[in-house]
Amino acid sequence: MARRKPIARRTLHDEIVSSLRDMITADEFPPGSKLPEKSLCDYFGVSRTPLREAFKVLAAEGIVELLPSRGVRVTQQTLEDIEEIFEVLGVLEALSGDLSCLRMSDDEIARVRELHERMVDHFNKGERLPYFHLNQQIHECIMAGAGNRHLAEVYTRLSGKVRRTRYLSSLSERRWKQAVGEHAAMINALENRDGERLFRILREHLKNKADAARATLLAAEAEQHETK
Amino acid sequence: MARRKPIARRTLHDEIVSSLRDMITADEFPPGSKLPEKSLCDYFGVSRTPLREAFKVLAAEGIVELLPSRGVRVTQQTLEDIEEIFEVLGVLEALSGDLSCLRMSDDEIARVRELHERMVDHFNKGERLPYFHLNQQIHECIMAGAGNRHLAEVYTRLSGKVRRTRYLSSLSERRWKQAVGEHAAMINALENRDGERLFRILREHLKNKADAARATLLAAEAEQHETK
DNA sequence: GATATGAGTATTGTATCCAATACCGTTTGA
DNA sequence: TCAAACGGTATTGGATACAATACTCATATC
Repeated sequence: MARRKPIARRTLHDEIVSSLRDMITADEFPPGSKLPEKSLCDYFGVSRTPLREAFKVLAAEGIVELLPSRGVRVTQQTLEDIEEIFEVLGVLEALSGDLSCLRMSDDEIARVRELHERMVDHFNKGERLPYFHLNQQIHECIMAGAGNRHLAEVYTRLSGKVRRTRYLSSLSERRWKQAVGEHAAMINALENRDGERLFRILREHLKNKADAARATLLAAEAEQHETK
Repeated sequence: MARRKPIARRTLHDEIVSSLRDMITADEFPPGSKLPEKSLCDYFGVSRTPLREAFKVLAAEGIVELLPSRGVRVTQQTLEDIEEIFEVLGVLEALSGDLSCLRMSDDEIARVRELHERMVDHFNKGERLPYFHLNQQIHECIMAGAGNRHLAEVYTRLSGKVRRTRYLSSLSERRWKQAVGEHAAMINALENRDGERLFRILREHLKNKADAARATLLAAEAEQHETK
């Protein structure tokens, strides 16, 4: 009898890693805050061992930092970090587009087109949140269509670090309109399987996203200073 | 008094992570082999706790995989993995070139030129190992010159996964000559600060490296079949 | 003879324990 | 009044102990 390969059972620290990751991106632990071992042990109902192993994993992912003998805290992304990460995300998404032009089936491309149409619909109605989610979905589709797991993994890890910023940053009307235009061009290039063009469009697209994110962050910082 | 920021003391599991990483890339534990907890505890003279934490970190980096209740083994890269990784490395190096054209000082560029000259020298004399190392150094210089820590980190992690393959694969005379030509073009683009061109050259360069690696791997596989 | 079964052993996952370090409030001396 | 020193407490790093799971090899059954 053929044996199933993925025995993949989950261990405690695995569960904890996922939970903590979610809690951190959900802002339950804001950047810079400490993660107290004891209370988290109580919260999860486990001993310190698996929890500490989870910390090591999250630290390796760059989500938290370990201060020897002084605990664990959520990493604080500086403006420079955000800019750097977006630079890298740019080429990663660009690559995903390039590869998708080679590897996606016509059906898959049609599906992306469909998502796009729905997204434009939301844009016309001025519905920001549904727009945002469809936008995400489109990029995920293209990333998946590239058929490169290592690319997808690296992308997920990096984009996780700026997810919070992305949620916070809302577009200006002008930028929003521009973004929709870029998306139209993307779909076009994809349907023509023009990888080189899609590559350029996506890189540019991400550069613009980075600008938007930077603007939001600067505004938020300014506000903070004012409050103080 | 101003306090120093980087308190960065090293913990046991940190040391172990570095050691294990080196041991694995040095092929002391070939891909697919198991990492026995007990003997490694004896070897390092530590208890299981820090060793297991180190395992979790290495697993997060993708260097080993954890089989629940069945131990830890060095991840086996398939041919597909290698190809995927090289695809990603291609755009990462390309980006580093692009950014270096913007951000490197003239002095730094001159230093790269110098390394290049020495490398060509070794090529002319047919000295493969020194050539190999200078080659590495040049790419590292450009990666550093990009001034993007997140890029550098992602790159290091991914390239670590194919380091072994790179070591194993030795170039054909023809490919070697071609590589030197590509390197000359790279230096040229860098000195002219033509980021766009350097981007394309580096991506192409990595594509060719991937081809070379693939050829070696296929040859090695064929040989293995023969022996069997 | 080959496959299945099960006891014994080894190895792993988690919990607990001890030691070392950092944190905090108080006291004491200038 | 302020700052440095001190002692107690909390928290962390590492070692050990216990429990659960998987592996091994011998025996039994067909």
